[in-house]
Amino acid sequence: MLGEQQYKESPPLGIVMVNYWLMKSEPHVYPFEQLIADGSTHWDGVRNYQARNMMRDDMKKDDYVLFYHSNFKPPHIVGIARVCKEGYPDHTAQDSSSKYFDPKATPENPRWMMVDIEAVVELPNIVPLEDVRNNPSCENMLLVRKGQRLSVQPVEEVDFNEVLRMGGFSRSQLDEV
DNA sequence: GCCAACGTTGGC
DNA sequence: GCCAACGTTGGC
Repeated sequence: MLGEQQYKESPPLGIVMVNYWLMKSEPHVYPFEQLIADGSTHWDGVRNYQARNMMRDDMKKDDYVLFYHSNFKPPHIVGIARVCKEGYPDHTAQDSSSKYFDPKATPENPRWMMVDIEAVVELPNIVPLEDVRNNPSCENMLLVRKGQRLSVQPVEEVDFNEVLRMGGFSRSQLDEV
């Protein structure tokens, strides 16, 4: 099961559980700059069941998100976002004028879900996919696994911190944002 | 623009 | 429940 990074039992008292994710967006559709301008946005249009399940079940408020620009040269991680609203129905599935319309979605069974995310910080330097791929400590990231296409994917904390470091930022700086 | 690697659909 | 055909993702 993807996203298996939570404690199996209750976390120790005083520890706030935060999970880490990576979300892909095509910059010509919705760039990170736009998220900064908007402050927050709903992540509509995901039409993949694995990704939906993670948004519905696993993504929690205050989880951190690596914001990834796909279909761009070079593909890269550009900034950090944070979940600010947990899973709820993606209304675009029931909007016949939307390109994300799904005739099988109904109010009783909305079928597709989304979360809201807010911009946290733009990395001082983008982190190209190739750099992640060439970093041996990142070899377990789903992002660099062959055939992996999920637009929402879980990230281990060590990998999240390493990507921040590669981007000229640090985890301790992030905690102060 | 190509195409590998998936995921989904629908006939049987 | 199988699987061929088709559609999509996304790096290259």
